[in-house]
Amino acid sequence: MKETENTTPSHFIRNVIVSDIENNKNDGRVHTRFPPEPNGYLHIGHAKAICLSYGLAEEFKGLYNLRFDDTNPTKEESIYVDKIIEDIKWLGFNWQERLFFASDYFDQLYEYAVKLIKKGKAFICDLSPDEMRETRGTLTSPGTNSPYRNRTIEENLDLFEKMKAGEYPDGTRVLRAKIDMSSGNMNMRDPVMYRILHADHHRTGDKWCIYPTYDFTHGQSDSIEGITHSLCSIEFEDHRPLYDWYINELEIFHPQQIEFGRMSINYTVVSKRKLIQLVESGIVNGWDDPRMPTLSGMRRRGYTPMSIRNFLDLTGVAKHNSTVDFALLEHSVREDLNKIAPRRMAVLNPLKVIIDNYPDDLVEEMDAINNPEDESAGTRKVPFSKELFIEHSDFMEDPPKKFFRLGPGREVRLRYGYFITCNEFVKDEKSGEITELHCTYDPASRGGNSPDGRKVKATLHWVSASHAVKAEVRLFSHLFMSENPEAVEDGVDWKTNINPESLEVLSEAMLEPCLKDEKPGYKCQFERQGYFCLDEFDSSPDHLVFNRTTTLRDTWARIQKQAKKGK
RNA sequence: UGGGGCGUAGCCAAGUGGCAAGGCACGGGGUUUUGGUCCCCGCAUCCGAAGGUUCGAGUCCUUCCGCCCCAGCCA
Repeated sequence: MKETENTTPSHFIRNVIVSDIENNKNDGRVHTRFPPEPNGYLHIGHAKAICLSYGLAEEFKGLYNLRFDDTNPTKEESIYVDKIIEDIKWLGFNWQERLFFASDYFDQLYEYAVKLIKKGKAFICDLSPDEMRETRGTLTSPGTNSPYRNRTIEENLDLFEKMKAGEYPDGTRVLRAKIDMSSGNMNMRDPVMYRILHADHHRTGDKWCIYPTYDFTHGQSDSIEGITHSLCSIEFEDHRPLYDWYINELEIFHPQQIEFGRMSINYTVVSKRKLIQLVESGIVNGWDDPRMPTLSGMRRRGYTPMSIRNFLDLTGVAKHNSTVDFALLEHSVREDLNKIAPRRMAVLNPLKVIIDNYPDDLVEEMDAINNPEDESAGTRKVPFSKELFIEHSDFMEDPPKKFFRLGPGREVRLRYGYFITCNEFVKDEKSGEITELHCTYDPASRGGNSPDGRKVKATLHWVSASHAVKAEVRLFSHLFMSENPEAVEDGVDWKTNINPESLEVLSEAMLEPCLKDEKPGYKCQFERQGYFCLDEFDSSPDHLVFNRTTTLRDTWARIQKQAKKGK
């Protein structure tokens, strides 16, 4: 924590706040907000915005609000409100009683609109959407004034009233601000403030049939709430002049908007539009699929709030959009989980081992350390017996030099168990697969120590066959095969980059027995393999389902990779 | 040919005229009953490019190049 503060001293937004406080702007108040639209789940990009706005408020002893910007009833649902609240709470933030909805301000916003009409700064326009587009001009040429631009204030007031009363069908009229059709900033070309939408709203029901646009809502909502620093992403930078225009014409409190660059991560997509497509096409199993970069998905996969917040600290804040390496995210979870996750032994792909010289009916309880990084985690007993399972990948019939594990005639240590030597192996003639190992153990090496000081090059994890608990284990890898899935040639669907092997299900995993009573959400390290988490939804006492959060750093895998490249 | 923004290592990112922090990744070594953790070492003569100002420029000026956003009655 301290380290990250040292290495990332500050950023331009914090600097602005510090100087505002020094200058006693807003009486030194700091009040931020996070303004999601309830039309989807929160993802890691939103988490950045949340941690920034809320984190800064906490840092400067200020306040923060949660406000849903729910101005489009055709796209928003209350289920998303619930999920968003759940996810932000999980991240560790508490906005106390300051939960708001832009829809709470619909009456006020209507009055603001009337005020602008009365000032001659807004008018009712009867142009169709197509006509409006045609008269808006292009990026390089100015637009032309609407023929309705010079209606009288009285007529505008009357028409707006009738729009509100439901006298016109959808799309027939809008209320527009009267600004400048020749502005280089497209947002200033007489933007729409209100549109007719005969749709039920998730909170206001059928009270309204006209709804304010986001641009006519957002800035004023911040103003109403007394927000001092309105942080938002960079694409809204050229909306700021519009927000300022509304605020100034309305003569209301002026929050300061500051924009920051959006963050994405390689090998995934972080755009609500694309995440929705993944969900609706069935490519993933819902918004909370552990492969999704949503907070719900990451929680289900086993990420901790701490790991996400540290990750966001490490990535920093800047004005340009960035694509952060997935490896940094993995580093952040490992860093957290290494400290807090208990160690357990689990064999993912079991290979039967029979200790020929071990007594048939003997079961020994071996002492195992729960977490070498945390002495207070204590120890536990693990049963050892004649028949065990080890990892299939821990044996090779004809091992290369750098392979330290079991092979014919080799000796290794079973963690907290004994030294064993492999004498023979059984092979399925047809498949060529190794099915069983016969070994002998050294009774003097109990617990894994060698009394004569002899060394072995490897320590393997194992579980006693008759005591093991069977489980399903889900291994996840990148959802996409390419670093930047969105970068596709024209006409090519970005979804062609999907990694068909992003989910691997192992149904025969064998776990050490103490794991059978753990609750959903339980996290631990399977020694030598990675960090795992009991699935929130699919796991039950008689059918355990573990999700792999991430692997351990794997030097052996790297050596193999290098060897392959060398060839 | 409009407006706005941004370019420091493979990825993030400090730096605010005094001689290129840090993290991740990568490579090498040590410790180790996890090929984990931990610990050491290495990794930009150079800051998108070219000119200029200055004793001195990533920081200031000029020009150029590249990338992102904007033509929803979406947010």
